Amino acid sequence: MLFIGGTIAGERIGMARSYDFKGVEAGWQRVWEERKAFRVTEDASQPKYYCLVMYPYPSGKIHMGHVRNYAIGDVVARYFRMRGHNVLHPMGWDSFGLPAENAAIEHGVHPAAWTVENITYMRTQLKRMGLSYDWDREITCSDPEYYRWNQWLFLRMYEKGLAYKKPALVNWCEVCQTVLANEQVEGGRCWRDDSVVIQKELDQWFLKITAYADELLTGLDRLPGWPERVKTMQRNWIGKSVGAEVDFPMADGGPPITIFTTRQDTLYGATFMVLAPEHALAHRLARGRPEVEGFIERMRTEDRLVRTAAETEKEGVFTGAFAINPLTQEKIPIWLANFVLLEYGTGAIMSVPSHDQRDFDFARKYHLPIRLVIDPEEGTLVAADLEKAYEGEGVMVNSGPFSGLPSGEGREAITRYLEERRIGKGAVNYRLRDWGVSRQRYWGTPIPIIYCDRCGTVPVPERDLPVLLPRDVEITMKGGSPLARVEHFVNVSCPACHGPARRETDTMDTFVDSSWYFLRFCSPKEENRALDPAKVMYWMPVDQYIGGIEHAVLHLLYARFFTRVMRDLGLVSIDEPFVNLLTQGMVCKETYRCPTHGYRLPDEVDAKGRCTACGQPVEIGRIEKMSKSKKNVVDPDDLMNRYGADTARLFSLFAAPPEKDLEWSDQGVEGAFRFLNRVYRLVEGWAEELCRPVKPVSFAALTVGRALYQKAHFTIKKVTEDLDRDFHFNTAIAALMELVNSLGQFDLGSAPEEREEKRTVARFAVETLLVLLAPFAPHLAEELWQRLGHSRSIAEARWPVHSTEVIQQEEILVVVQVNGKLRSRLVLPADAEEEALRAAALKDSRVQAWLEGRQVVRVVVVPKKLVNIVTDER
RNA sequence: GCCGGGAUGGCGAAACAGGAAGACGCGACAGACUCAAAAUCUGUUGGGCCUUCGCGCCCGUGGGGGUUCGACUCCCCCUCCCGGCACCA
Repeated sequence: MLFIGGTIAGERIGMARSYDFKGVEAGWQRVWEERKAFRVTEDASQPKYYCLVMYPYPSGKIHMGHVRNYAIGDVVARYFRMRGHNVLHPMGWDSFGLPAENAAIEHGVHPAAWTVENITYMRTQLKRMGLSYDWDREITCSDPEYYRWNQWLFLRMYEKGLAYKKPALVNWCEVCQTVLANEQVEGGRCWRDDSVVIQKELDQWFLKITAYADELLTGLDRLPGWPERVKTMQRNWIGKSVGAEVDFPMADGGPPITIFTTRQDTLYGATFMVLAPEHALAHRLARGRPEVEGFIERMRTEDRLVRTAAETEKEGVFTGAFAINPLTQEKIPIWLANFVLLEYGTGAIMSVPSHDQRDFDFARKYHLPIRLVIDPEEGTLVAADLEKAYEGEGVMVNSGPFSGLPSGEGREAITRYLEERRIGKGAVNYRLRDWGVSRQRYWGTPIPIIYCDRCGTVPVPERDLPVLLPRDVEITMKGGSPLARVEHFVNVSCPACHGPARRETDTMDTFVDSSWYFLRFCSPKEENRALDPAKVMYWMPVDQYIGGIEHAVLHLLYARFFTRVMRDLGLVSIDEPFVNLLTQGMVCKETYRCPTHGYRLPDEVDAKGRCTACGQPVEIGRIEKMSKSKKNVVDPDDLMNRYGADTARLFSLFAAPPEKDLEWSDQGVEGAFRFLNRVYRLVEGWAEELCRPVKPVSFAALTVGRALYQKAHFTIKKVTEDLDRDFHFNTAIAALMELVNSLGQFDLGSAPEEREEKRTVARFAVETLLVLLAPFAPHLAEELWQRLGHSRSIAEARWPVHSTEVIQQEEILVVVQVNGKLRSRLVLPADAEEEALRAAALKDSRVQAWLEGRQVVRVVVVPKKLVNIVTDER
């Protein structure tokens, strides 16, 4: 039966006449839920497939990015299930985090209550999308049954020295009132609220990700299933530099200064040294020198962001002290400068102005000597004429016994030389810093540590886990961690001496939760352990992980780190958690902007493109990522109310390949909706006829409907290949549309002698269509499958396999070119020999005309494809 | 600056291993149905040319060169766009 507008007749809003998608979708969702259709357990007899989508933060409602993400994941899961895999497809909630606390401050709701409410609503939204999750595995990070294992893992890491506390300059976000990890600062701004991050000295907990720096880097080479750009971003982030550490003796005989360099080959050109103003030695050298002390003090108070920006002018001060270049034995001055950073390398550098632009700029400014020690491969340079440093490779010159060596070999030779004399050694440096995980916030995992005046830092004993978050807490955005004000939480007795002690009141970064949730999904109900190793062994690694690119160096790096830590703790036996990664593009939409009223909603712009508030023409802005602030969001609830989940899914899969940005188009949604309605009308219209008896008939014996039968087989091939090859959902759906177009052209016929045969072909084609459509639009496929008389779910149907014989064409279109230009087409038997193709092409009258007055020089024949006739004088 | 990814009709996009550029969808135009509209169905739709309207000719995948019988596809150079990193020694 057909409904108007999908709901009640009369409520039409310029919408297509439609099938009752609401009834269909709700009905099948109920059936799937009742049957627990997508529950899985380990089964060694089936190949396993772990399909994971990044679980959401329960912010209140799902957005279109979620719709796209979860639609992609669901197609993958349903496809592999139909291909005979035992598919783990779980869902959970990344439910610790700041927005819950902000809600508490703004609306007076407890973060726990706010979170639970959001989860409840978002769960119904996800269920409305018809996603095939095993809901029995649902996990919630803010649940003590989950976060107790964060604490347990933290303690294991503490035991191994992988979790430690140190005072450090940390990134502080004034808006969030908490510390941020380096990965959470983007261009000096908070990843969450875009406010400027300042530096603060605080005593903080760190996780030693640097211990795995090299492994995290080299592991990337063994991830062919990851996008290149994500691997590049991680490589950049880890920032490995291979070089050497060199000791420069002090001219006054004091302890030497160690520097790090990647250009040992330029050592003979080091004409001065520079220390970071915070360097321990800098303080000593500054003593009694007011201008140096002043410089240090000024650097200390200056904004670090400004100081470390590339555009900031280099400035420095001479300390009055000298060191000795260990190769030339020359006395060289020691300076302090703003551009040398304590955190990188040893906090001290040798300066080679001739071959390092920064040193060059500095030398020019302060009139320090410039000595050339590398000549380019071609030509020579003159130090006095240099206008900028020569940073390239070349041949060593003015370098004593090393002169004449190519710079690459020179680096090795110098390193060997330094090591032999014990004044230096080969060294590697990383840009990656340890992960600061302390957060001065309430809604997170309490760090399970107790401070005792007598015993010092004492880990909470395992039997006392979980350290529960107290419910009775006053949440404000000022005055440090809210937990610090909860006395019954803070004041405890020391587990070691039972004397009075205090709890750690910082909580863990919420990225800790997501660093291992994919492992917990394997045994989500395990009560006595973080994981059940046998189950983890069965399911891990994740075969396909799907999520946004924004986690390229956050979550995806932390998860790789945690997996390795857990491997070294003997909990898992894999190195890499995610074999294949698909980073979906953003969902974007055009924006409207009024000169007076700023961003406008589509409803706030009239048909003539003017602002409804002031009548000025709005500027149609660029296509941008959907966001509330730009007023260009589409609410998934509205979308599903108007068109249903199948249309929402189909559109987000059809409009663009998954890894590219998706540009929102209301007409595109209409198109997807029209297509599904067409399918519905077609199958519904034929259902009665197709349910009548069919007679099995071989393709060879088929007298009618051969083209449709072939088209169905072609479609199987195309859709299967598109899904197997990088999940090209858009072209797979296009192939389904072509099949529907063919079905639409097909006449079931009236002559009784052909009717049965035509019915057989039509039934095959329709069933093929429904089965192939099932991963994309599962509700409609189920509904129509049932109308054709099936009692089992289409989700249990086997994915079809095309027949190469059927696809084999008897006749083939061969293109004929003359000098590479298309001149004729020939229909020839598919098995025509090369010689026959050549002869037929040369004989063709249209080709003949083009050959007039020319000599055939060559004939290129590509069997089953084309003939290209090459002539003289073209 | 370094690294990664891009650029194809009016629009979103196809073209998998070098072999008919533009599948499929949107939009537009025309027709059928209708009193009419909507919906639906059918056709046309890269640009240009024409006393020949054709199975026609020329041009066409950011620009310039090259390899090849043949290039969206491979190579070199350049422009622009998106993303990451960046005083990291």
